[in-house]
Amino acid sequence: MQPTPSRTMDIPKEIRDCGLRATLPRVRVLQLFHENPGKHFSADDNYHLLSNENIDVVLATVYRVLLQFAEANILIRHTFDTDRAFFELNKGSHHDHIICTKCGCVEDFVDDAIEQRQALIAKQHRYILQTHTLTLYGLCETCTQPGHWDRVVIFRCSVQRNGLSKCMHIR
Amino acid sequence: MQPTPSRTMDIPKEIRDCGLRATLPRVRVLQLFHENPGKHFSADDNYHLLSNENIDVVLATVYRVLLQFAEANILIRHTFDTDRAFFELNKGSHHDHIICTKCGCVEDFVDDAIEQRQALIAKQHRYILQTHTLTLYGLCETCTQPGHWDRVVIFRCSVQRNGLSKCMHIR
DNA sequence: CTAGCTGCAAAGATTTTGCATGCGT
DNA sequence: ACGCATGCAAAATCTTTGCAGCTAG
Repeated sequence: MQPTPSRTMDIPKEIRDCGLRATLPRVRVLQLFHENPGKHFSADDNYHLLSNENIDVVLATVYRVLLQFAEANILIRHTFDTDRAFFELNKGSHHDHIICTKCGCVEDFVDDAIEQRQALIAKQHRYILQTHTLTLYGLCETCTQPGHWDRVVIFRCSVQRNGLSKCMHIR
Repeated sequence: MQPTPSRTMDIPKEIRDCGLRATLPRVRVLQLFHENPGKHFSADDNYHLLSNENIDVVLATVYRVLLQFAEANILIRHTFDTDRAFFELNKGSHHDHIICTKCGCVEDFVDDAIEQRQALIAKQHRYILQTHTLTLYGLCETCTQPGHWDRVVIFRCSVQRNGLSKCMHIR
């Protein structure tokens, strides 16, 4: 269910272990996530990051690879109420997210009290709980200090109707 | 910020009150939501429901109207981790959702303990909290009883990659 | 009357798919 | 060598937009 927590990261092995061939596109995509711990990348992000490294991979392949990795539980897919999908490395332990609506940075958090209340609510509604999504939106410490805004470099960001930035990561 | 809580629902007035003209498409769309309290409809749902009533409205108009209503806070927009947007009537009070991954039915809930913990977490991370989304996914009481599954009539439902039904409402 | 709204058609954005070729095992 | 995977191109899906004509106030 969760990826092997090996300290020497053998990416081809990790891919083969879930029944997939260790091809270049798959290795490089997974490598990107390992090289950027905690980051959330869209298909397009992956595509451009790989292009910047002069790796010839086609967008359709990136989509296929991300989907397979998500099905294999190597990656986790999120939407964050935007119109695109973002993926992050599945570190095995569940967590929720707090996102800055200005700079788009994402932090993880876990709160046992909330987890327990959720279980209780599901029981009260007579549901068998399978999963949940909890995302807090607000302004991060940096973005609440006006003078510091110009120090933040957005990797790529376009604000959409619902007020969220379309791209969730910064350099 | 929140719609007028009048018992005699004057839909044209509600529309005019937010600075929009009470046109037929707008009146009928808003009526749909009032006639189906608690339901979550996509643009396409609205379009088909209106078509069934022999009301000639074009999909582009439905999209425009839903967007305007969401901006006016008459409706609330959700994504529910799918690839479409769903809208529900804004009853003024915040709530979260619990969704059945089998039949797609949606129930609302509020939990003060969770709300308070969220405020605390935001403070700990030094965020100014603006909003949040919490959605629980599981199997509803009906769907956990195999023999009862055939009694449930899905309005329209197609399961997608992430295991969620694309359409969130049942008849 | 006139600004705002709709229908229509086209385009934009994201994601998926069919098929021939290429590559991992 | 076999069969899965990729590239390429096209399509599918959801959503937005430009523009001309219509309509609510």
